[in-house]
Amino acid sequence: MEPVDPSRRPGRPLSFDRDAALREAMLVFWRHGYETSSVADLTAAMGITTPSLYTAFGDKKQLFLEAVRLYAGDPAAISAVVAAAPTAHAAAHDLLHAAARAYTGMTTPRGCLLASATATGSVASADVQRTVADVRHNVQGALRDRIERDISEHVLPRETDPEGLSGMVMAVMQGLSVMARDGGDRASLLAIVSVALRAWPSQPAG
Amino acid sequence: MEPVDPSRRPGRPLSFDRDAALREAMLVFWRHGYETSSVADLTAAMGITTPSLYTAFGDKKQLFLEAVRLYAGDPAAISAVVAAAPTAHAAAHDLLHAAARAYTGMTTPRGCLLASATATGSVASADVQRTVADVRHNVQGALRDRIERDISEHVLPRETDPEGLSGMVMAVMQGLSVMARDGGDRASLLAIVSVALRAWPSQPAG
DNA sequence: AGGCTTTCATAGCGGTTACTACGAAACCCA
DNA sequence: TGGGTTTCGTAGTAACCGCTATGAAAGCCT
Repeated sequence: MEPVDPSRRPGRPLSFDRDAALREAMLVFWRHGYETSSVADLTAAMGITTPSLYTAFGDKKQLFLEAVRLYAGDPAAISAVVAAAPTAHAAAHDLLHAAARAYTGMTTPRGCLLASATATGSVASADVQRTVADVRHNVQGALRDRIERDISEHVLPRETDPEGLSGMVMAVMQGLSVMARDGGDRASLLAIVSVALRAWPSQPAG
Repeated sequence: MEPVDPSRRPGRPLSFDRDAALREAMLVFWRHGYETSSVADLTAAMGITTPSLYTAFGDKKQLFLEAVRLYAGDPAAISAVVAAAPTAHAAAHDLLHAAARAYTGMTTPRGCLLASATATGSVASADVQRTVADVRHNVQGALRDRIERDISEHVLPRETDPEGLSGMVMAVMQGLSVMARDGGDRASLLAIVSVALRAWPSQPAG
């Protein structure tokens, strides 16, 4: 079976950089949210016309889902990074620090695309909200698994609550997005992370 | 000066219960957000026609701001409750428990109206977002002041970071709203609160 | 009763929404 | 060079957006 070269398929080729356009669309969704970003906003930022958007990406919903994948990366990769961390504490530390930095980037909008884009929800976008929620559940699941491993390996005390502890980290992550949107700078977000990590159970004696 | 009885002013009286209609509008905003709630959605839930909404509430933005006041209550009252708490820890505990309960009520939408309604933001609603952010800043300011008082009264250690600690509580509060929207039940939210409060500095010896 | 004021229901305003029909243009292949 | 396939720009679709003009109706006043 010859692999098909997608750059050599019949018909008139795309006249724009699809990846670059997708990245611009991601930034629009990041800044304005899903339902509050109009197709006109998107095409203006992407530098293309409306029919070009629809032929290249399907429709607004599929474009958003592609933007989410570009933003969040491969779900399996996230889980792998968390699982490979030396300790659950290190994983939580890295997750929160990365969030604090990502939410206060100089060249990107404030806050988290996932949190900003779908906090508001009409019934028509329920499936979009579920997709975004799945990304969060995936991260929390990986962290919870890592915590449970630390418990079984006696790195964390036996009475540690994996669900509550991983949930607290996720809650702080989501909260950081709101703080960043409200104008919080990177230093204040990192201070919050520092305080939150003090809730981590100390390893048992022995 | 005779106080004017507002129920006895000239002209045809309102044919509906203004407070009840406002409460229904609040629930719509709570569930669907500010920009994603249409005037048609609102009038349907309020049981009134479009002109009645505009004569009674001004426009959609003013209606939302009234709904925010109904939801959040008097800003000064919140500050007073936090200030009157026996300790800053008690204030944080009460705030987080109240949030966990409010976000998972059986007769109200999931999550926090303030967090849900304005997380997404077009440029046209920037002032609405600022108003909502002010409510959050008010709560955090009250909590930060209470923490500083505990420090000066040697209830909290001298090295406590009031900004970071109050910010962590606020971040968890906002995060709880996202967790509730994603389907988290009251018990799991309270477990997160319990874990987060373990980050509270222990009182210094003596 | 008559005048004044305000809200009522009907209907519709201009503008924006996501999305698409249409014909021309640009590529590959034979 | 001509056929097949796909994207291009232009233009426009029906539906919805927040909001309002209009005249009738309902209240208080003298």
